[in-house]
Amino acid sequence: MNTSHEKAVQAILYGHSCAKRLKLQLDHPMADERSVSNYDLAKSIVHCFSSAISIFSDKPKSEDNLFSDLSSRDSSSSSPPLLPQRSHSKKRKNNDTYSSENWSHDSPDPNYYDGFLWRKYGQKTIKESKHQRSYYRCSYNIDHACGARKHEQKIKDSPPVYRTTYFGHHTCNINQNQDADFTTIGDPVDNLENARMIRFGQDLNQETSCLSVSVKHEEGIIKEETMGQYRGTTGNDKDCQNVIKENHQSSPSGSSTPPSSSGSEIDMFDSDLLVEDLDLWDRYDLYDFGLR
DNA sequence: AGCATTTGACCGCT
DNA sequence: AGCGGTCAAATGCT
Repeated sequence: MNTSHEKAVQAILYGHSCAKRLKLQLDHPMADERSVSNYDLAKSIVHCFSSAISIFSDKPKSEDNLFSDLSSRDSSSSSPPLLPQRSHSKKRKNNDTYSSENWSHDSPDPNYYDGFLWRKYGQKTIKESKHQRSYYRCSYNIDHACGARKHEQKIKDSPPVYRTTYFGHHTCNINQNQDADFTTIGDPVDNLENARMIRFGQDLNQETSCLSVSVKHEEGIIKEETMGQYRGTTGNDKDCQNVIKENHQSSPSGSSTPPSSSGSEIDMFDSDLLVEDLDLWDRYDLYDFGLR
C-alpha cells in the first residue's frame, strides 16, 4: 500500500525532476526545440509541491474524507424554525453547497491569491483548535449575487499551513486572472472536467479537485510572473500576452502528456521517476503536467 | 467619506 | 446546551 508519505515523496521527487529539467533548459535554451516549455515545467513544479503540501497537511480524518465534516451538514434536516424569524435572518444557510460543492486547499501563505476577491465577514474561535477561523464571501456577493464563500484556518504552525475551504459556486463570472490567452481559473468545480491533474488513489475524487484547484490557482501566479518578465520589453499586458502566446505556439508542448523522450537530457528527465518508478506511478490514475 | 475588517450577538443545527 | 455560521454595528484604514 502506498502511504500518503510515499505519495508526497513521489510528488516532490517529480517536482525535483522537473526543476532539473527547467535548469537545463535555462542553461541551454535551444537545446531541444521539441522540449516542453519553461512555463509548463514551472507549472509542473508548482503542481508537485502543491500536491505534496496537500498530502502532508491532511490529517488522517481528512484522508478518509476531506469533506466529511461538511457533507454531514446537508439538506436532510430541514425542520421549520420554532422561533419567529428576524427581519434580517442570521439563519445558517442549509443548502446543497455544504454537501458536495466544497473543497479544500492548503497553502503556506495565508494571503494566498486564488484569483478571486473576497470580503471577510466573520471570525470565530473553533473548539479544540488554537487558531481562529476566518470567514470570507465573494466581494461580488451583492453586486452579482455571488454565493461563493470560503473559510480559512491555520492548521499547522511549523511550517505554517493554512487550509482554505471553499463553498458554493462563483456566479459573478469575474475572475481577476482572466484573459484570453491563459486558462482561466474560473470556478474550479465547474471546470473540473477541463482540469489536468495528478490523482492519488482511486477513491479520492474530492482530493483530486483540491489538487487541481491548487494548480489552476497557481497557474495564475505563474502567469502573472511570466507576464512580469515580458512587461519590461513590451510595455503592456496585451503585448505581453501576444509574446507569450507566440512562445507557447513555438513550443510543441501543446500536448497534455509528459514530454516524450528523445534526446539524452529528456531521457534523463523522463527516466528520473516515470520509468524507474513506474510501478509507483501506476498507482496514480494518471499523471499529467502538461498544458491544456 | 467610503470601504474593509473586527467583534459581539444572534440563530440554526446537532 | 454547545458549537459553528452569519449578521451588522463599531472600528480602523486609506
